[in-house]
Amino acid sequence: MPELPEVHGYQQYINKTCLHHTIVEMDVRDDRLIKKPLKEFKEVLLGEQWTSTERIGKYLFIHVSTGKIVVVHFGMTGRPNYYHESIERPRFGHIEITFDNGYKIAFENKRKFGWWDITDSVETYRKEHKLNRDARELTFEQFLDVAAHRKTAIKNVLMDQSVTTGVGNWIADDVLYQARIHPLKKANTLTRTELKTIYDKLQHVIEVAIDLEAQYKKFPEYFLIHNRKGRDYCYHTGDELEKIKVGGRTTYVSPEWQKL
DNA sequence: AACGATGTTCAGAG
DNA sequence: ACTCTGAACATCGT
Repeated sequence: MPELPEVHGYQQYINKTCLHHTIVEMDVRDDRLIKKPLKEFKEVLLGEQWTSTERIGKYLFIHVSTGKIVVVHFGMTGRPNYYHESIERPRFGHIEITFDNGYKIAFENKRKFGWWDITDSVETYRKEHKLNRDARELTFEQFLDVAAHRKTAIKNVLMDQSVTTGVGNWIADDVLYQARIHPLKKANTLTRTELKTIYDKLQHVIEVAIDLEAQYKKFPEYFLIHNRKGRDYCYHTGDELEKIKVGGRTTYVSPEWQKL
C-alpha cells in the first residue's frame, strides 16, 4: 500500500506508540530485509530509545538516542503493527522490536520488498539516494526545475523519486487523470499551464489522501483509484478505461478524458 | 497455476 | 555526464 500518504500515516502511528520506550530486543527472520548486519542494528538499538521521526516521500527516518538513524522503507506491502507481547506474532512480521513496556512493533512485509538501513545523516542519505525534497513541500518552481525539461513520459517523471518524492503508481495515475493529461505525454512537451495543473492536482491528491488516512474507499467519487478496485468506467465520460503499460507499470487511462 | 502487484535498483544502451 | 529502458528482486493472492 505504501505511497506518501500511507507512510505519513505509519509515521504518526509510530510516533504515538513507539517513541521513548527502551528497546530490549530486535529479531529479524530474513536477513535480506536489513542492509546492515543484525549485530550492527543491535549495537545501535538495544538499551536505547527512538526519539523522533522524519519522512521524505516513502522513506521513514527514525532517530535513535545513540544519534544514529534507522531508515525504513515499506516496499510494496509493508506496514507497522504495534501489539502486546501476549498476542501472537503477525504472520508477516519479519522484523520485530521489543520495548521494555511489553509491547512490540512488527514490521510486516508480505512481499519482502521493504527493508531497514542505518545512516548518520538524513541529508546525506537523501543526496546519496537522489531523493528530492518531499513532494508535499515542493514548490511549483522547484517542480518545474526538475520536471519540465524531461524527455520521457510525464508519468515516469512523476514516479521519479528525484522529482516528486513519495509519488507511486496510483498517485501518478490519479494526478494525471484529475489533470486530464495522458500519462504518455512527454514532459518537455507540456505547457507551463498544464504543468501547473499537474502540480496542483498532485498537492490535492496527497492532501485528500492524508486527510482520509489513505482509506481509498472514502476518497471522493472522482478519484481514479476507485477504478483500480472494481469500477471499470470513467467517472466523467462513462467510457471504459484503458489499461496500458507506462515505464513498465500498469496504468489506467480514460481515452476521451486524457487525450494524447 | 500462471500472472500481476501500491517498490527500488542496477546494468546497459543511447 | 546524463537520461532512459527494462529486467531483476520475493512471494503472495487471484
